[in-house]
Amino acid sequence: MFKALADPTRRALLDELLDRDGQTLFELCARLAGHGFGSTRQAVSQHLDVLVDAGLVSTRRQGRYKFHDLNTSPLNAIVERWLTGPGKDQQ
Amino acid sequence: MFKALADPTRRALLDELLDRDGQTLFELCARLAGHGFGSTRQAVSQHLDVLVDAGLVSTRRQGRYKFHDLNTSPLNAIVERWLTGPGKDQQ
DNA sequence: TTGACAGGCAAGTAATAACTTGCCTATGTT
DNA sequence: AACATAGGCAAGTTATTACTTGCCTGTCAA
Repeated sequence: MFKALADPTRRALLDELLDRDGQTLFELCARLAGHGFGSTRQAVSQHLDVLVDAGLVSTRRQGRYKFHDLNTSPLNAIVERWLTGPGKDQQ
Repeated sequence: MFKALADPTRRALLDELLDRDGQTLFELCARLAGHGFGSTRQAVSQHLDVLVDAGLVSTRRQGRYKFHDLNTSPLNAIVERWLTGPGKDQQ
């Protein structure tokens, strides 16, 4: 999951999905391009695979469309490990 | 900063510093080795450099020792970006 | 049923990151 | 002064990651 966050294009993808869930690969490509992260469809597809493997994005197929949704819950592991974990004051 | 978190050895270093601040390079090497992250001193030193560049670790020199301290505040950027940011319910 | 659109697969290349190696400097001890 | 300890520098190698290229499959509309 940490490796998934290491790439700026993938972080931009999370930003786009935070803005609007349920986007397709082509929509995300277009929006990345509009935000200065020009990448080919294949590159974006591979980035999405990494995000799915990390549990940060989930997908649902519908006809010929595949919609992508953001799932931020794995990020809580970061908070619990170093921000609110043992040895730290709970908020 | 995200790239700094991408490596397991660096995450282990953060864990060690969370457990006890103010450790030297050699202490950290010994403790990593004890936790199954055997790395040479040079490798650990380079990892610490990355963590310092990311703002996650600060250092202070004292004689021939260089102490390392954890600084988790950059991690709040993750929380604010995807967990409590705009478009998300503030807790 | 043909064609356009959405997406997938896989091999190859390019770029980056992690690690090693060998030697160097500074501080403190005996 | 001599030596051990703590750390630094930099070039080279290996390993990993990101990206490209070319072609393939599935869905839907005319």
